[in-house]
Amino acid sequence: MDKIFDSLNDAQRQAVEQTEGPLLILAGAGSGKTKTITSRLAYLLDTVGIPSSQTLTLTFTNKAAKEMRERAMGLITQNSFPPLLCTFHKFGLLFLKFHIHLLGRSNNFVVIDTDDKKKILKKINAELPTALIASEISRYKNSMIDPQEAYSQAELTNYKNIAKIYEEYEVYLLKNNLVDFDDLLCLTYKLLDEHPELCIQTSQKYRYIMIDEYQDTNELQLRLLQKLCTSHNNLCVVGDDDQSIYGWRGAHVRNILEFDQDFADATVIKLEYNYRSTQPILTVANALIEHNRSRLGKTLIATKTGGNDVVTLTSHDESEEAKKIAKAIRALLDKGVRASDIAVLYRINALSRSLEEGLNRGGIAYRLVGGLRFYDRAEIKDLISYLRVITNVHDNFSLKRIINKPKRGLGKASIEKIELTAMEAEKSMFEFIATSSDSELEALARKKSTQELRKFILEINELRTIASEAMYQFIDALEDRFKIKETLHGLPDESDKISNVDEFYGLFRDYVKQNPDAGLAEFLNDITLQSDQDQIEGESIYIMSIHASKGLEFEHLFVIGMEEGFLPLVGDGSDLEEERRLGYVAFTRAKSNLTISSVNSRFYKGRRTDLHKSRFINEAGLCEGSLILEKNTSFKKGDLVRHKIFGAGRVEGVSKSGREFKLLINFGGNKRDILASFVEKL
DNA sequence: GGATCTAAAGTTTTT
DNA sequence: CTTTAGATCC
Repeated sequence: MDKIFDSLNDAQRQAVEQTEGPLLILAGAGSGKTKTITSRLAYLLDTVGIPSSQTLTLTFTNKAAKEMRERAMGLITQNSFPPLLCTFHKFGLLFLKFHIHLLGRSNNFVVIDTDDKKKILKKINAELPTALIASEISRYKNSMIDPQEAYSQAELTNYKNIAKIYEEYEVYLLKNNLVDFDDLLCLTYKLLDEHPELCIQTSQKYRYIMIDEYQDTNELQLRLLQKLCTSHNNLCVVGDDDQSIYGWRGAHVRNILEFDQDFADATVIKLEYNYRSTQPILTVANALIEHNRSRLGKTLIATKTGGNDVVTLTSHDESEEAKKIAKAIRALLDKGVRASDIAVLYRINALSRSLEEGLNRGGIAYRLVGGLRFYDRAEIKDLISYLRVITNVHDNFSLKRIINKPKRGLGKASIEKIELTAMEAEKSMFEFIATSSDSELEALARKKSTQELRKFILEINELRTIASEAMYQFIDALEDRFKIKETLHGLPDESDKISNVDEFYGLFRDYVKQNPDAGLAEFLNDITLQSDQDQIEGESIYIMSIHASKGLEFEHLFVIGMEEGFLPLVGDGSDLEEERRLGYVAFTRAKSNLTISSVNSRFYKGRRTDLHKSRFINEAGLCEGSLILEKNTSFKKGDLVRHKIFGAGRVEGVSKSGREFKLLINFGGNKRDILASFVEKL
């Protein structure tokens, strides 16, 4: 018990002890949110004595789940069964594994990712852009609207068409027993909604529920939570309305703003003591976010003392900006600052290019966080498709991806013919190939290809046997049969691709070691829900989008592109308050030094545009005349300077006066304090 | 069936 | 300026 309470402040302690009823913990940036939520879980299990199986803690990312699990397990002293602490989607997956049969479906479904989804949609329709349809379907699913409903409420023909595609898409998923990310949640909701007895049973099972990053939940997640709270009201949500930056993806800030309307008699506890940043940084962040109207309202208070002023940096253009940032980073590194304590953030990924050039020129190693995710890389998706076909030969979708890799002389036309004929025979493509005669196949593809296909069928069957009998041999057998690495020869970035494949093999072997009883199917579903967590700690600085930086913190932080049009970014769907929250998230990543940079002109989308400073700079109280970075380094003891009236002198001391530097200058025996901006360096 | 050209578009992205 | 998807050509 002492272990749990020792390092908590009053508000955190109150949040931990309030175990009954709806509770909203408004956790400001850097206010010890994870500590509070993990302590609360430990308190529930250890002190209150709730069986761990009766708690449920949900997060958005695997990374957050992992971190929480580790920290909670460190606090829990009772030797209890580990509590269920996972992502929303993983919970959905587990739930569906147990209950999807109630929807008349088998539980050996396969979870498809966004890429697979787009491919299916493209197959269904050739006209409309798949990205648009994918997001519309996602919106429908997250609003619990089925295809029929979507059709009847659509007014424009375009939307009627989308509803029709949505319907066909659902049929396709059902037919192939596929489940997309949204289904993991909406089918779970459907089950709870249509089966009241299951709903009550589930709610009674999870008597204590905690949700992380509540400001990022959407309508469906709220409704799901309401179902889970059918037989009790012990829902504790943790979040920060000021850090809601996923509205464009369907997150409803209103969920957190109106928590007390959704869950009656809710307690609200604010965590406003910030353990991350210095007061100057928090003052700037507080000043900025106060310009938002839709917020519950809180003010971060630093627990650290002292701290440097926030620095603003103005450059002529993006290359000068990058050069200055590189120079400042070089100075930090030379002072002995660890590279991994430094990060540069931007609103849009396109801004990384000029920055990268500057860093390269300055010889500064950087790590770009985000970008193409590991499991989204083509060569990895090919491998996954192999595994999927081996797990389930009826998976036409994955089969088509690999049927000609390595080349078996099959083109689009042959593949389509085989698919069509198989469909007519009411067989999966694999089944059809395996059971058809040579002459049947030769009518659809070349003779040589037919031979290759026979071999393919044989090899897949062999691998399936190996997978079920000796998982540890599986990867070598796979590479041996299909020569995946050889097929990558001659492709652009060949060595990168091969090392990705090797990494995947390593990952697989690790998984088998860690989960000796798991089969291929378990492995596949687990990795589909995994994001790319580049957690390799290297001697390089980090650069990333503001979105990607959420939850992270850096001793020395630079935010570039602080111009109107970039931050705030303007567009059709843009929401100024969300842009402001992005600025707030960016600023509050900084622990001790924050530098904000803007340019007068930027080259973007093939044209140079003149730009104005972001309004956020003013709103944050960083008006003109604030500290300019160069002054930091350019005046030191012993420098010769010239003053308009007093003439030349020598600097004998440097001190700070408000946002400016004050210099003690000796003008030929006459010593005076002069603001740095009134003299020039000689 | 695969390479090469052309046109259009261009935020942010957990699972 | 890129990148990417589609069309067109061998």
